[in-house]
Amino acid sequence: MYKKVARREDIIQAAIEVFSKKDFQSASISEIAQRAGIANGTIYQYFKNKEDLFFSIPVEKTNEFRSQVALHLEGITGVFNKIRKFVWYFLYFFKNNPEYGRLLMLELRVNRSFVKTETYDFLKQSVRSVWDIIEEGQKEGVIRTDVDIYVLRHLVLGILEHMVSRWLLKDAQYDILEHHQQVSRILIDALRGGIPVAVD
Amino acid sequence: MYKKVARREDIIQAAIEVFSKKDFQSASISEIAQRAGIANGTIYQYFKNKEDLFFSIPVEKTNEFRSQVALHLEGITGVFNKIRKFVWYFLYFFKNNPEYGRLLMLELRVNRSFVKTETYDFLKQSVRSVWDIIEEGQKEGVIRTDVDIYVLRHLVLGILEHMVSRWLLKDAQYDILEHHQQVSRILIDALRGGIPVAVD
DNA sequence: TATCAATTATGAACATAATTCATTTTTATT
DNA sequence: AATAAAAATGAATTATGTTCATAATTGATA
Repeated sequence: MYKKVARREDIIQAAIEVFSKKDFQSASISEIAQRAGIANGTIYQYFKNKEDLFFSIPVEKTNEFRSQVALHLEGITGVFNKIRKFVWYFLYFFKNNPEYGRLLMLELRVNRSFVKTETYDFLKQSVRSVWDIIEEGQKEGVIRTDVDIYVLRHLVLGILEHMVSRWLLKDAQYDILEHHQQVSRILIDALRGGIPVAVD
Repeated sequence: MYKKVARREDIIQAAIEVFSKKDFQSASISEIAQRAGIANGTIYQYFKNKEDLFFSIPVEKTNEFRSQVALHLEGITGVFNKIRKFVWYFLYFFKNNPEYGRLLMLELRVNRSFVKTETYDFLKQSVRSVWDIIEEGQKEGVIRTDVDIYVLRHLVLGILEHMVSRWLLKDAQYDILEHHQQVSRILIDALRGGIPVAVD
């Protein structure tokens, strides 16, 4: 290896700055190159094309989200406590990473090419914890089994992603964490269904 | 008025056909013009630019959705029966209009410019019925009031939009209507909260 | 330190596609 | 048939992603 490949990071950093202000279409390669202090062509030494560069941006943050979710759930006992923590951390994370949120929620998550990438697989893994928690609850008998687990996952991720998306489209004007307890409350009621609260 | 303005409809029709196969970026004005049997420049007599044309596509369908939701809810008594019907019709509509779904769910709904258009206002109005139903339920005392109504709306629209989006990204391979009863069930449990079922 | 080859960077040239606008064609009215 | 308003045209312009032949840089070697 000759020169350090820190150059690749420079380009991604410049791309983050440009893409967080403009969307995929209006962000230009020239602007990214200029901000990175390199020539246009150099970008194509490191990335196949504009989309490849675009898709490379969220890799790091996605890994951060994934490991942090696991860390925050560590040591917590009780399925519903885990749900509460997941809800809180999900909203907390996007509150603190709105640029990543914009990229992920408003562009990548609905992009047919992106959902085929490895990064998206990583994302699914992190969100897999929701599945695990629900399964655990069903085994313990505290989460309903009369509803398909896919539907329950749609419920949890649906409200969270919807909240974050709408919040971002309203320019993150209000505090998205404000109602996290209410969100947990209704989700738990939905997941529990008719099962009464255990009194041990 | 000289010539009929049905020409505008021709362009929109051609645009629908092209945009349902390709996304905003890869659909070209030339292809739309060709399919409409006109010259490129003519499109700009009717639309400000490519985005304006793109945003004009969903107007008709959005109005159809709006009026049909109202029609389907007509005459139904009981807040939870209305919820069930809304859930069913929402999924039913997108099952039968996947191209519109792709446009709306995967492109427009997350587009910052689109959410400022009049068409989006129309859409919000149709979805406003969710708000009305919840409010009605709260007044009747069958829907919880310990949770912000915005959060309850996020819950309902969140799961529905999430289901439709993921279904479309999976190329509409399975039957999205299959679980509509389960969806209604968990939503009702969530909306009711601790309030017991009325026995009248 | 000079040389050299592998690596990396360059930016003008190219390709594609949106948009403009001076001109032409069509339409309705007299 | 003459006329003017309206509509359509498509070549020219503009904008931008991508390529590639050439130049510059780097680190090993003598």
